[in-house]
Amino acid sequence: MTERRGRGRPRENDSDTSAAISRAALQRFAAQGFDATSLREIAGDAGVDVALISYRFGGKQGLWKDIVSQAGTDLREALERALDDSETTGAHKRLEHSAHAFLAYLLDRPEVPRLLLRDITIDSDRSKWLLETLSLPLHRHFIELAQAAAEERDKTPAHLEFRVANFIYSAASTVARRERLGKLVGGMEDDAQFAAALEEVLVAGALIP
Amino acid sequence: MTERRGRGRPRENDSDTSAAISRAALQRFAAQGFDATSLREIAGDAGVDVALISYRFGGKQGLWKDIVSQAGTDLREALERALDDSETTGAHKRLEHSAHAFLAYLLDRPEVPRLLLRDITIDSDRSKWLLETLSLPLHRHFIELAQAAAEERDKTPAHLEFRVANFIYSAASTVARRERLGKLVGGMEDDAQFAAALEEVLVAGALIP
DNA sequence: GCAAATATTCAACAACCATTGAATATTGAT
DNA sequence: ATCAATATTCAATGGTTGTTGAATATTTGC
Repeated sequence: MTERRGRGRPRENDSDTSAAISRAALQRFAAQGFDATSLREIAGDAGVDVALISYRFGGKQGLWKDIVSQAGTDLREALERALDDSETTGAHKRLEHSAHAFLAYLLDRPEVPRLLLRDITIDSDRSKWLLETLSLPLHRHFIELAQAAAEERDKTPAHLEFRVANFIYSAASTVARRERLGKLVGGMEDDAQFAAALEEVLVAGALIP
Repeated sequence: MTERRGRGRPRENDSDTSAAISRAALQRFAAQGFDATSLREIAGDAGVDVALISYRFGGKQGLWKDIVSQAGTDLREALERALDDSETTGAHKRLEHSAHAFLAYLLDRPEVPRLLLRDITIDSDRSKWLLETLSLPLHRHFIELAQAAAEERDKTPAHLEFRVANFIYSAASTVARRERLGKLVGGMEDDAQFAAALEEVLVAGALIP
Protein backbone atom coordinates (compact mmCIF):
# COMPACT_ATOMS: atom_id res chain seq x y z
CA MET A 1 0.00 0.00 0.00
CA THR A 2 2.43 2.72 -1.16
CA GLU A 3 0.05 5.64 -1.21
CA ARG A 4 2.64 8.22 -0.23
CA ARG A 5 4.58 10.16 -2.79
CA GLY A 6 7.52 11.35 -0.77
CA ARG A 7 10.43 9.35 0.48
CA GLY A 8 10.25 10.38 4.12
CA ARG A 9 7.86 8.96 6.67
CA PRO A 10 5.20 11.03 8.33
CA ARG A 11 5.35 11.64 12.04
CA GLU A 12 3.56 9.37 14.41
CA ASN A 13 2.31 12.26 16.56
CA ASP A 14 0.12 13.42 13.71
CA SER A 15 -3.17 12.50 15.22
CA ASP A 16 -2.09 13.71 18.63
CA THR A 17 -2.22 17.40 17.80
CA SER A 18 -5.23 16.93 15.57
CA ALA A 19 -7.07 15.23 18.39
CA ALA A 20 -6.12 18.02 20.77
CA ILE A 21 -7.48 20.58 18.34
CA SER A 22 -10.70 18.63 17.83
CA ARG A 23 -11.21 18.22 21.52
CA ALA A 24 -10.68 21.91 22.27
CA ALA A 25 -12.86 22.92 19.35
CA LEU A 26 -15.75 20.71 20.44
CA GLN A 27 -15.66 22.24 23.91
CA ARG A 28 -15.54 25.79 22.65
CA PHE A 29 -18.11 25.37 19.90
CA ALA A 30 -20.50 23.66 22.30
CA ALA A 31 -20.08 26.28 25.00
CA GLN A 32 -19.98 29.48 22.97
CA GLY A 33 -21.25 28.64 19.52
CA PHE A 34 -19.47 28.67 16.17
CA ASP A 35 -19.46 32.40 15.56
CA ALA A 36 -18.44 33.43 19.06
CA THR A 37 -15.44 31.11 19.01
CA SER A 38 -12.17 32.20 17.44
CA LEU A 39 -9.54 29.88 16.07
CA ARG A 40 -7.08 31.63 18.34
CA GLU A 41 -9.00 30.47 21.39
CA ILE A 42 -9.03 26.91 20.15
CA ALA A 43 -5.36 27.03 19.25
CA GLY A 44 -4.58 28.39 22.69
CA ASP A 45 -6.50 25.59 24.41
CA ALA A 46 -4.81 22.96 22.25
CA GLY A 47 -1.37 24.50 22.68
CA VAL A 48 -0.64 24.99 19.01
CA ASP A 49 -0.32 27.86 16.58
CA VAL A 50 -3.44 29.24 14.92
CA ALA A 51 -2.18 28.57 11.45
CA LEU A 52 -2.00 24.87 12.14
CA ILE A 53 -5.76 24.60 12.27
CA SER A 54 -6.26 25.94 8.79
CA TYR A 55 -3.41 23.77 7.57
CA ARG A 56 -4.89 20.60 9.04
CA PHE A 57 -8.61 21.07 8.67
CA GLY A 58 -8.78 23.50 5.80
CA GLY A 59 -10.29 26.32 7.80
CA LYS A 60 -12.77 26.96 10.54
CA GLN A 61 -15.71 25.43 8.74
CA GLY A 62 -13.67 22.36 7.87
CA LEU A 63 -12.84 21.84 11.53
CA TRP A 64 -16.49 22.14 12.44
CA LYS A 65 -17.58 19.63 9.82
CA ASP A 66 -14.92 17.21 10.95
CA ILE A 67 -16.22 17.34 14.50
CA VAL A 68 -19.83 16.90 13.46
CA SER A 69 -19.21 13.96 11.17
CA GLN A 70 -17.17 12.29 13.89
CA ALA A 71 -20.06 12.71 16.30
CA GLY A 72 -22.42 11.33 13.66
CA THR A 73 -20.30 8.22 13.21
CA ASP A 74 -20.07 7.60 16.94
CA LEU A 75 -23.80 7.96 17.37
CA ARG A 76 -24.58 5.64 14.48
CA GLU A 77 -22.30 2.98 15.91
CA ALA A 78 -23.89 3.26 19.35
CA LEU A 79 -27.32 2.76 17.83
CA GLU A 80 -26.27 -0.21 15.73
CA ARG A 81 -24.74 -1.82 18.76
CA ALA A 82 -27.99 -1.39 20.66
CA LEU A 83 -29.87 -2.93 17.76
CA ASP A 84 -27.57 -5.94 17.69
CA ASP A 85 -27.96 -6.47 21.41
CA SER A 86 -31.73 -6.74 21.17
CA GLU A 87 -32.02 -8.53 17.84
CA THR A 88 -34.16 -11.43 19.01
CA THR A 89 -36.58 -9.50 21.20
CA GLY A 90 -39.83 -7.84 20.15
CA ALA A 91 -40.15 -4.58 18.30
CA HIS A 92 -41.26 -2.72 21.37
CA LYS A 93 -38.26 -3.82 23.38
CA ARG A 94 -35.96 -2.86 20.55
CA LEU A 95 -37.38 0.63 20.46
CA GLU A 96 -36.87 0.94 24.19
CA HIS A 97 -33.29 -0.29 23.85
CA SER A 98 -32.50 2.21 21.11
CA ALA A 99 -34.01 5.07 23.06
CA HIS A 100 -31.97 4.10 26.07
CA ALA A 101 -28.78 3.91 24.02
CA PHE A 102 -29.52 7.29 22.51
CA LEU A 103 -30.02 8.90 25.90
CA ALA A 104 -26.89 7.23 27.22
CA TYR A 105 -24.89 8.63 24.32
CA LEU A 106 -26.21 12.13 24.94
CA LEU A 107 -25.46 11.95 28.65
CA ASP A 108 -21.99 10.63 27.96
CA ARG A 109 -21.12 13.37 25.47
CA PRO A 110 -23.20 16.38 26.41
CA GLU A 111 -21.12 18.64 24.16
CA VAL A 112 -22.71 17.03 21.12
CA PRO A 113 -26.32 17.99 21.85
CA ARG A 114 -25.12 21.41 22.93
CA LEU A 115 -23.41 21.88 19.60
CA LEU A 116 -26.48 20.54 17.85
CA LEU A 117 -28.73 22.91 19.71
CA ARG A 118 -26.62 25.91 18.81
CA ASP A 119 -26.19 25.17 15.15
CA ILE A 120 -29.70 24.14 14.20
CA THR A 121 -30.18 27.56 12.75
CA ILE A 122 -32.39 28.70 9.97
CA ASP A 123 -29.99 30.41 7.58
CA SER A 124 -26.64 28.75 7.52
CA ASP A 125 -24.61 26.34 5.44
CA ARG A 126 -23.77 24.39 8.53
CA SER A 127 -27.33 23.63 9.48
CA LYS A 128 -27.95 21.70 6.26
CA TRP A 129 -24.88 19.63 6.91
CA LEU A 130 -26.03 19.07 10.46
CA LEU A 131 -29.48 18.00 9.34
CA GLU A 132 -28.14 15.40 6.93
CA THR A 133 -25.28 14.17 9.07
CA LEU A 134 -27.02 13.89 12.43
CA SER A 135 -30.74 14.54 12.39
CA LEU A 136 -31.89 12.65 9.33
CA PRO A 137 -30.27 9.26 10.04
CA LEU A 138 -31.43 9.46 13.63
CA HIS A 139 -34.96 10.26 12.59
CA ARG A 140 -35.12 7.42 10.10
CA HIS A 141 -33.78 4.99 12.67
CA PHE A 142 -36.44 5.78 15.26
CA ILE A 143 -39.32 6.12 12.80
CA GLU A 144 -38.67 2.60 11.57
CA LEU A 145 -38.56 1.18 15.09
CA ALA A 146 -41.59 3.13 16.27
CA GLN A 147 -43.67 1.95 13.35
CA ALA A 148 -42.72 -1.66 13.96
CA ALA A 149 -43.55 -1.28 17.63
CA ALA A 150 -46.93 0.23 16.78
CA GLU A 151 -47.76 -2.60 14.40
CA GLU A 152 -46.75 -5.14 16.98
CA ARG A 153 -49.44 -3.79 19.27
CA ASP A 154 -51.94 -3.20 16.47
CA LYS A 155 -51.97 0.51 17.19
CA THR A 156 -51.74 3.50 14.89
CA PRO A 157 -50.65 6.36 17.18
CA ALA A 158 -51.49 9.87 16.03
CA HIS A 159 -48.65 12.04 14.75
CA LEU A 160 -46.14 9.24 15.05
CA GLU A 161 -43.48 11.00 12.98
CA PHE A 162 -44.02 14.24 14.79
CA ARG A 163 -43.81 12.42 18.08
CA VAL A 164 -40.52 10.77 17.14
CA ALA A 165 -38.96 14.02 15.96
CA ASN A 166 -40.08 15.69 19.13
CA PHE A 167 -38.59 12.94 21.26
CA ILE A 168 -35.22 13.16 19.58
CA TYR A 169 -34.97 16.88 19.87
CA SER A 170 -36.44 17.14 23.34
CA ALA A 171 -33.91 14.65 24.59
CA ALA A 172 -31.02 16.46 22.97
CA SER A 173 -32.09 19.88 24.15
CA THR A 174 -32.90 18.74 27.67
CA VAL A 175 -29.43 17.31 28.06
CA ALA A 176 -27.95 20.41 26.49
CA ARG A 177 -29.77 22.66 28.92
CA ARG A 178 -29.20 20.48 31.94
CA GLU A 179 -27.26 23.06 33.94
CA ARG A 180 -29.79 25.74 33.23
CA LEU A 181 -32.57 23.36 34.12
CA GLY A 182 -30.99 22.84 37.49
CA LYS A 183 -31.83 26.43 38.38
CA LEU A 184 -35.50 25.78 37.71
CA VAL A 185 -35.98 22.17 38.71
CA GLY A 186 -34.44 20.30 41.61
CA GLY A 187 -32.53 17.04 41.42
CA MET A 188 -30.80 17.78 38.14
CA GLU A 189 -27.34 17.53 39.64
CA ASP A 190 -27.64 13.85 40.44
CA ASP A 191 -26.80 11.79 37.38
CA ALA A 192 -29.03 8.83 38.16
CA GLN A 193 -31.99 11.01 39.06
CA PHE A 194 -31.62 13.06 35.91
CA ALA A 195 -31.38 9.96 33.73
CA ALA A 196 -34.45 8.46 35.39
CA ALA A 197 -36.54 11.56 34.81
CA LEU A 198 -35.40 11.70 31.20
CA GLU A 199 -36.27 8.07 30.63
CA GLU A 200 -39.66 8.26 32.29
CA VAL A 201 -40.92 11.50 30.83
CA LEU A 202 -39.38 11.35 27.39
CA VAL A 203 -39.37 7.65 26.55
CA ALA A 204 -42.32 6.25 28.45
CA GLY A 205 -44.34 9.46 28.21
CA ALA A 206 -43.62 11.10 24.90
CA LEU A 207 -42.20 8.42 22.64
CA ILE A 208 -44.14 5.32 23.67
CA PRO A 209 -47.54 6.49 24.87
CA MET B 1 -44.37 67.28 34.10
CA THR B 2 -41.32 69.26 32.95
CA GLU B 3 -38.80 66.46 32.91
CA ARG B 4 -36.84 67.77 29.95
CA ARG B 5 -33.90 70.08 30.45
CA GLY B 6 -33.72 71.70 27.02
CA ARG B 7 -36.02 74.27 25.57
CA GLY B 8 -36.69 72.54 22.26
CA ARG B 9 -39.15 69.68 21.78
CA PRO B 10 -38.07 66.22 20.73
CA ARG B 11 -39.19 64.86 17.40
CA GLU B 12 -42.29 62.81 17.10
CA ASN B 13 -40.73 60.26 14.74
CA ASP B 14 -38.48 59.04 17.50
CA SER B 15 -40.11 55.70 18.02
CA ASP B 16 -40.49 55.18 14.28
CA THR B 17 -36.85 54.59 13.58
CA SER B 18 -36.36 52.81 16.86
CA ALA B 19 -39.14 50.41 15.99
CA ALA B 20 -37.66 49.83 12.55
CA ILE B 21 -34.33 48.98 14.14
CA SER B 22 -35.93 46.65 16.68
CA ARG B 23 -37.92 44.89 14.00
CA ALA B 24 -34.91 44.36 11.76
CA ALA B 25 -32.78 43.26 14.69
CA LEU B 26 -35.31 40.69 15.86
CA GLN B 27 -35.45 39.15 12.40
CA ARG B 28 -31.69 39.01 12.01
CA PHE B 29 -30.94 37.80 15.52
CA ALA B 30 -33.57 35.09 15.24
CA ALA B 31 -32.37 33.92 11.84
CA GLN B 32 -28.61 34.15 12.24
CA GLY B 33 -27.93 34.46 15.93
CA PHE B 34 -26.40 37.31 17.91
CA ASP B 35 -22.78 36.80 16.97
CA ALA B 36 -23.33 36.19 13.28
CA THR B 37 -25.32 39.39 12.92
CA SER B 38 -23.56 42.70 12.39
CA LEU B 39 -24.98 46.07 13.31
CA ARG B 40 -24.36 47.13 9.71
CA GLU B 41 -26.76 44.47 8.48
CA ILE B 42 -29.46 45.60 10.88
CA ALA B 43 -28.88 49.25 10.02
CA GLY B 44 -29.15 48.39 6.33
CA ASP B 45 -32.45 46.59 6.82
CA ALA B 46 -33.84 49.43 8.89
CA GLY B 47 -32.58 52.08 6.48
CA VAL B 48 -30.51 54.01 8.99
CA ASP B 49 -26.86 54.61 9.75
CA VAL B 50 -24.95 52.14 11.89
CA ALA B 51 -24.02 54.71 14.49
CA LEU B 52 -27.66 55.40 15.25
CA ILE B 53 -28.04 52.00 16.87
CA SER B 54 -25.33 52.57 19.42
CA TYR B 55 -26.69 56.07 20.03
CA ARG B 56 -30.22 54.83 20.67
CA PHE B 57 -29.72 51.49 22.37
CA GLY B 58 -26.31 51.93 23.86
CA GLY B 59 -24.66 49.23 21.81
CA LYS B 60 -25.34 45.83 20.34
CA GLN B 61 -26.01 44.16 23.66
CA GLY B 62 -28.37 46.94 24.67
CA LEU B 63 -30.37 46.44 21.51
CA TRP B 64 -30.60 42.72 22.19
CA LYS B 65 -31.75 43.22 25.76
CA ASP B 66 -34.34 45.71 24.63
CA ILE B 67 -35.81 43.17 22.22
CA VAL B 68 -35.86 40.38 24.78
CA SER B 69 -37.51 42.39 27.52
CA GLN B 70 -40.14 43.55 25.05
CA ALA B 71 -40.87 39.95 24.14
CA GLY B 72 -41.04 39.08 27.82
CA THR B 73 -43.59 41.78 28.47
CA ASP B 74 -45.75 40.70 25.55
CA LEU B 75 -45.68 37.10 26.65
CA ARG B 76 -46.56 37.95 30.23
CA GLU B 77 -49.52 40.01 29.08
CA ALA B 78 -50.78 37.22 26.83
CA LEU B 79 -50.65 34.78 29.73
CA GLU B 80 -52.41 37.12 32.14
CA ARG B 81 -55.15 37.69 29.60
CA ALA B 82 -55.63 33.94 29.27
CA LEU B 83 -55.81 33.64 33.03
CA ASP B 84 -58.46 36.35 33.26
CA ASP B 85 -60.54 34.69 30.57
CA SER B 86 -60.76 31.43 32.48
CA GLU B 87 -60.94 32.75 36.00
CA THR B 88 -64.12 30.99 37.05
CA THR B 89 -63.37 27.56 35.57
CA GLY B 90 -61.50 24.72 37.21
CA ALA B 91 -57.74 24.47 37.63
CA HIS B 92 -57.39 21.92 34.89
CA LYS B 93 -59.20 24.08 32.36
CA ARG B 94 -57.08 27.06 33.32
CA LEU B 95 -53.90 25.11 32.69
CA GLU B 96 -55.24 24.11 29.31
CA HIS B 97 -56.11 27.70 28.51
CA SER B 98 -52.68 28.96 29.48
CA ALA B 99 -50.96 26.30 27.44
CA HIS B 100 -53.09 27.19 24.47
CA ALA B 101 -52.31 30.88 24.84
CA PHE B 102 -48.62 30.11 25.12
CA LEU B 103 -48.64 28.05 21.95
CA ALA B 104 -50.65 30.71 20.16
CA TYR B 105 -48.10 33.34 21.14
CA LEU B 106 -45.24 31.22 19.88
CA LEU B 107 -46.97 30.53 16.58
CA ASP B 108 -47.80 34.19 16.17
CA ARG B 109 -44.24 35.40 16.81
CA PRO B 110 -41.98 32.55 15.77
CA GLU B 111 -38.95 34.82 15.87
CA VAL B 112 -39.11 34.85 19.66
CA PRO B 113 -38.63 31.11 20.23
CA ARG B 114 -35.99 31.12 17.53
CA LEU B 115 -34.07 33.82 19.35
CA LEU B 116 -34.60 31.97 22.59
CA LEU B 117 -33.32 28.75 21.10
CA ARG B 118 -30.17 30.42 19.83
CA ASP B 119 -29.26 32.34 22.94
CA ILE B 120 -29.86 29.71 25.60
CA THR B 121 -26.15 29.10 25.67
CA ILE B 122 -23.98 27.99 28.48
CA ASP B 123 -21.37 30.71 28.77
CA SER B 124 -22.75 34.11 28.02
CA ASP B 125 -23.99 37.20 29.78
CA ARG B 126 -27.06 37.19 27.62
CA SER B 127 -28.21 33.75 28.66
CA LYS B 128 -28.59 34.78 32.30
CA TRP B 129 -30.67 37.76 31.26
CA LEU B 130 -32.74 35.48 29.04
CA LEU B 131 -33.29 32.99 31.83
CA GLU B 132 -34.57 35.62 34.22
CA THR B 133 -36.54 37.65 31.73
CA LEU B 134 -38.28 34.89 29.84
CA SER B 135 -37.75 31.40 31.20
CA LEU B 136 -38.17 31.90 34.91
CA PRO B 137 -41.52 33.76 34.94
CA LEU B 138 -42.88 31.32 32.39
CA HIS B 139 -41.79 28.37 34.46
CA ARG B 140 -43.29 29.74 37.64
CA HIS B 141 -46.56 30.45 35.88
CA PHE B 142 -47.01 26.91 34.61
CA ILE B 143 -45.71 25.18 37.73
CA GLU B 144 -48.35 26.91 39.77
CA LEU B 145 -51.12 25.96 37.39
CA ALA B 146 -49.93 22.39 36.98
CA GLN B 147 -49.77 21.84 40.72
CA ALA B 148 -53.29 23.20 41.18
CA ALA B 149 -54.53 20.98 38.37
CA ALA B 150 -52.87 17.95 39.92
CA GLU B 151 -54.42 18.62 43.32
CA GLU B 152 -57.81 19.07 41.71
CA ARG B 153 -57.62 15.52 40.48
CA ASP B 154 -55.95 14.20 43.59
CA LYS B 155 -52.92 13.16 41.62
CA THR B 156 -49.23 13.63 42.29
CA PRO B 157 -47.60 13.16 38.88
CA ALA B 158 -43.95 12.18 38.86
CA HIS B 159 -41.40 14.79 37.86
CA LEU B 160 -43.99 17.53 37.62
CA GLU B 161 -41.47 20.36 37.50
CA PHE B 162 -39.33 18.54 35.02
CA ARG B 163 -42.39 17.85 32.92
CA VAL B 164 -43.40 21.50 32.89
CA ALA B 165 -39.93 22.70 31.97
CA ASN B 166 -39.82 20.15 29.21
CA PHE B 167 -43.19 21.25 27.88
CA ILE B 168 -42.17 24.90 27.73
CA TYR B 169 -38.93 24.25 25.98
CA SER B 170 -40.24 21.55 23.66
CA ALA B 171 -42.97 23.88 22.49
CA ALA B 172 -40.56 26.74 21.91
CA SER B 173 -38.01 24.64 20.09
CA THR B 174 -40.57 22.79 18.00
CA VAL B 175 -41.96 26.07 16.72
CA ALA B 176 -38.45 27.38 16.20
CA ARG B 177 -37.49 24.36 14.14
CA ARG B 178 -40.74 24.17 12.25
CA GLU B 179 -39.24 24.67 8.80
CA ARG B 180 -36.55 22.12 9.45
CA LEU B 181 -39.14 19.73 10.82
CA GLY B 182 -41.04 19.99 7.56
CA LYS B 183 -38.22 18.16 5.84
CA LEU B 184 -38.59 15.23 8.22
CA VAL B 185 -42.29 15.15 8.96
CA GLY B 186 -45.20 15.79 6.63
CA GLY B 187 -48.01 18.27 7.21
CA MET B 188 -45.89 20.92 8.88
CA GLU B 189 -46.69 23.53 6.27
CA ASP B 190 -50.37 23.70 7.13
CA ASP B 191 -50.87 26.03 10.09
CA ALA B 192 -53.93 24.29 11.50
CA GLN B 193 -52.41 20.84 11.19
CA PHE B 194 -49.20 21.96 12.87
CA ALA B 195 -51.06 23.62 15.71
CA ALA B 196 -53.19 20.52 16.23
CA ALA B 197 -50.18 18.24 16.43
CA LEU B 198 -48.49 20.61 18.85
CA GLU B 199 -51.54 20.76 21.06
CA GLU B 200 -52.15 17.03 21.07
CA VAL B 201 -48.62 15.80 21.56
CA LEU B 202 -47.24 18.52 23.80
CA VAL B 203 -50.21 19.60 25.88
CA ALA B 204 -52.36 16.49 26.12
CA GLY B 205 -49.41 14.12 25.94
CA ALA B 206 -46.50 15.70 27.74
CA LEU B 207 -47.91 18.38 30.00
CA ILE B 208 -51.20 16.86 31.16
CA PRO B 209 -50.77 13.09 31.23
C1' DG C 1 -36.68 83.31 11.89
C1' DC C 2 -33.81 82.43 15.88
C1' DA C 3 -32.02 79.34 19.08
C1' DA C 4 -31.79 75.26 21.58
C1' DA C 5 -32.21 70.53 21.77
C1' DT C 6 -32.42 66.18 19.74
C1' DA C 7 -31.91 62.96 15.72
C1' DT C 8 -29.13 61.37 12.27
C1' DT C 9 -25.09 60.91 9.50
C1' DC C 10 -20.14 60.92 8.41
C1' DA C 11 -15.56 59.59 9.03
C1' DA C 12 -12.25 57.38 11.53
C1' DC C 13 -10.52 54.32 15.04
C1' DA C 14 -8.43 50.39 17.27
C1' DA C 15 -9.26 45.50 17.92
C1' DC C 16 -9.91 41.31 16.17
C1' DC C 17 -10.73 37.91 12.70
C1' DA C 18 -9.42 33.76 9.37
C1' DT C 19 -6.31 32.73 6.06
C1' DT C 20 -1.91 32.43 3.47
C1' DG C 21 3.05 32.04 2.04
C1' DA C 22 7.48 31.81 3.59
C1' DA C 23 10.62 30.09 7.10
C1' DT C 24 11.94 26.58 10.48
C1' DA C 25 11.78 22.14 12.99
C1' DT C 26 11.11 17.38 13.11
C1' DT C 27 10.78 12.97 11.42
C1' DG C 28 12.23 8.60 9.08
C1' DA C 29 14.27 6.12 5.22
C1' DT C 30 18.49 5.43 2.97
C1' DA D 1 24.99 12.01 7.86
C1' DT D 2 22.01 13.28 4.22
C1' DC D 3 17.85 14.19 2.14
C1' DA D 4 13.05 14.52 1.28
C1' DA D 5 8.76 15.11 3.12
C1' DT D 6 5.73 16.54 6.53
C1' DA D 7 4.56 19.27 10.82
C1' DT D 8 4.66 23.43 12.97
C1' DT D 9 5.54 28.23 13.65
C1' DC D 10 6.16 33.09 12.29
C1' DA D 11 4.77 37.25 10.25
C1' DA D 12 1.91 39.66 7.47
C1' DT D 13 -2.46 40.69 5.03
C1' DG D 14 -7.02 42.33 3.83
C1' DG D 15 -11.35 42.52 5.70
C1' DT D 16 -14.86 43.26 9.21
C1' DT D 17 -16.38 44.47 13.56
C1' DG D 18 -18.57 47.77 17.35
C1' DT D 19 -17.95 52.15 19.00
C1' DT D 20 -16.93 57.13 19.36
C1' DG D 21 -16.56 62.28 18.46
C1' DA D 22 -17.38 65.71 15.39
C1' DA D 23 -20.41 67.52 11.84
C1' DT D 24 -25.01 68.15 9.86
C1' DA D 25 -30.04 68.03 9.72
C1' DT D 26 -34.45 68.39 11.77
C1' DT D 27 -37.75 69.66 14.97
C1' DT D 28 -40.14 72.91 18.02
C1' DG D 29 -40.77 76.67 21.45
C1' DC D 30 -40.30 81.31 21.45
